Amino acid sequence: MSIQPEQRVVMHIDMNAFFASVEQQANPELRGKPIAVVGGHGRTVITTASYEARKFGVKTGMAIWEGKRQCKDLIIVVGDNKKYTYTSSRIVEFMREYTPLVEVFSIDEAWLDVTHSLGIFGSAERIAYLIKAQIKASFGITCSIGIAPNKLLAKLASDMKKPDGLTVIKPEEVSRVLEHMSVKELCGIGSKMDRHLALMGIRTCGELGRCDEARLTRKFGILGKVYKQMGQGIDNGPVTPVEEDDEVKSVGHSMTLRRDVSTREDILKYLLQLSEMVGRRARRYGVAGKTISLYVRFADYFSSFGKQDTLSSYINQSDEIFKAAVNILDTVEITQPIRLLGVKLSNLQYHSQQLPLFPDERRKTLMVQAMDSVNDKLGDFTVTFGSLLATEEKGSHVISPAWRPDGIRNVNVQ
DNA sequence: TCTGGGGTCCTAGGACCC
DNA sequence: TCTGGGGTCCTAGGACCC
Repeated sequence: MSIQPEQRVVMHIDMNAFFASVEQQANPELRGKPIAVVGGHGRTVITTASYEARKFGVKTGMAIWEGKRQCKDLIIVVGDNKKYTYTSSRIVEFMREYTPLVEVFSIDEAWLDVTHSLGIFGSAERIAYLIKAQIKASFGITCSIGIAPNKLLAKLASDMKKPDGLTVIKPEEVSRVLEHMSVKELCGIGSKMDRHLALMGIRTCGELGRCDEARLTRKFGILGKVYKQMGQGIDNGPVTPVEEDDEVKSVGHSMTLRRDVSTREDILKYLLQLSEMVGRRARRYGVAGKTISLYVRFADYFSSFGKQDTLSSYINQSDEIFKAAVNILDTVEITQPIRLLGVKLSNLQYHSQQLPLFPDERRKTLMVQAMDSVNDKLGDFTVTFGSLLATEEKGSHVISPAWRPDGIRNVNVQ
């Protein structure tokens, strides 16, 4: 027996070419031109291309040279994370004027459950128009909005018309819309699953939804049932406001190095830097973790490994994270130059900011707090460990749409 | 100078305990 | 010397999302 959930009205809002649009607004000379927003240094990829650039085939994920090959007049803009997080936070504020049920999915996407707002604002379409107008008036940028009975379908709908789209999928239209839709359009089915399903003769959502459930569960386990439901357009997942979902599960940083490194000295320098970035963010969130992971990608790009270690106590100070990362490094043999290094802290616990009792530890905690507050005010790595002062690149400058705006992920520390 | 960086969730298998 | 089963914690790796 199953209980039918009440009919909901869910909206998905997707900012169009978000980073590129913000840059074009900030600098009128970029408007109407093909631009690509990238991270910091040479070994990076295009994060967002403007619609003018997309016409030439410039896509997210392309290397800069590839983008320029597609479009010789492509303007490369180094991204500015602060601009995007500020704009994003303001836009989320707009959304919250229409419903408290706003689930921020990434810096440029959110779901709204407007079921109980219809009485006040008239209709979901009207809310969509109001939000579009507000964003356009304040920031000069556009978004695509999908309206449907659940998150899965709302996201599908927002994807159907870009830029500046508004697509509604009514409950009675669901099966018609899904019948010939490729399974790859569903959020949760990526290229691997698409291939697996194709081998089973399943290409459209209609086919997936009609597939024998036992056949799917034999192949995909517990997920088989979920896939069948997705094919039918069923998704009972609630729109969960961030306030109720602010538990961080891991904190990590990784970076592709400017040049491949081989010497232990160079490796340690980067590990210290990454450990400091991870530690600072963990302390800012008020968490400590007892599992440390080290990730290494070699110069050939394809070979890599990850190794983790679980300690007996929770840590969040940079030097302790560094020590744990080096311990892992010492258990492996590095036989090739290294292209990318990553450090992650997981198995987290909320951590009281209480000062330790012992004078030495107490002094150290106070010093770390003082360093953190200077860096918060004056920028990352203003004060840091002596051995980091000589490194050329400090901190990651690569920005990504998956970054949550500061303040979106609220962490309340008692 | 070919291919970034932030996450989440799931699975399979091993160690260890009762 | 051999048999078992449940539970928890851990590691490694893959798929997916932006």
